[in-house]
Amino acid sequence: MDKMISCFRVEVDDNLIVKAKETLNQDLTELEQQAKLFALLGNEVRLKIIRLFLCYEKMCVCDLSDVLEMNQSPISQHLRKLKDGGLLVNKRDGMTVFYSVSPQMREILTKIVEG
Amino acid sequence: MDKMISCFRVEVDDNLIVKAKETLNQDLTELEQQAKLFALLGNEVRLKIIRLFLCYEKMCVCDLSDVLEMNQSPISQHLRKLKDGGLLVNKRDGMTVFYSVSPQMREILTKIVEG
DNA sequence: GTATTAAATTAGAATATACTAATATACTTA
DNA sequence: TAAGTATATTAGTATATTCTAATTTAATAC
Repeated sequence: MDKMISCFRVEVDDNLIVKAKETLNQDLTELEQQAKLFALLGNEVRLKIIRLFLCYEKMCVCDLSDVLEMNQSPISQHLRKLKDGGLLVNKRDGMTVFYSVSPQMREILTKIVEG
Repeated sequence: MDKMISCFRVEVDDNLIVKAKETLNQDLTELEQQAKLFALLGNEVRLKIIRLFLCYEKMCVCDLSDVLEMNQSPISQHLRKLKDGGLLVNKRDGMTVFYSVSPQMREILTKIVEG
C-alpha cells in the first residue's frame, strides 16, 4: 500500500480525504478501545455472560457453567478476557469466585447491550 | 458437557439457574444477531468505516482506500461483510460504487458507536 | 499432613479471520 | 470493437479464536 491515491477519478475531494483521516486519527486509541469492547461482546458466550450480569448482579463460575451448559474451562477463559478488558471484576469468597460487572462499565454496557 | 450441575455447592439456587436460562433463551436469535453486530464492529477497519459513514454520509471504495491507507481488496471484503450484515447499502454510479449506512441501521449505529 | 472442591491455566486441535496477490466483472471511452 | 478503470471475487497464507483435555492453584475439611 504505497500508492498515494487509489484510483484516477477526477473529482477526488482531497480535502475530504485529509479531513476524514484527521477525524479517524483524532482519537485513535479511543477507537481501538471501542473496537476491543465490541470484539469482546461479539462472541455469543461472552454476550450471554454480560447479559446475565446485567440481570443478576453477580454469579459464580459454577452458576455460569450450569446456565450456559458449558464446561468450566471455557467459561473461565471467557471470564478472564472480560476481566482483562475491564468489563468484569471478581471477588473470591472461600472456594467460590463471584464475578460481576465493573461499576464503571455498567452504564455503558447497559446502554449498548440492552438498548 | 453432559453433567447436570457443575459443582457440589450446597446453596445452588436452582430457581436462579432455570430462570437465567430462560432469560437467555427467550430471545436467542436476537442475541445472536446482536453478537454478530458487535463482531462486525469489533474490527478496527470496519469500525473506522462505520464511523466515517456516520460523518460523511457516503463514500466510494476509492475514498475509503485512500482514507484508510489500505489496498482496495481488503476494503471491498470488509464492505461486503458490512453489507451482508445489513449495516451498509450500496449504489453504483457508473464505475463508482458508493456505500452508505443502511437507513434502518443509522439510529442504532449512532447510538452504539457515538454513544 | 491428605482428600476434596472451585477455579485458573496450559497445550493442542479445529476453525475463523484478515490480509496479499492474482483474476474476474462491470462500466466507460476511444 | 479494444483498452482502461473501479470494484468484486478467489485462492492462499499467517494469525487469532475457541474449544477440549489435562494439569495446577487455592481454599476447605478431615
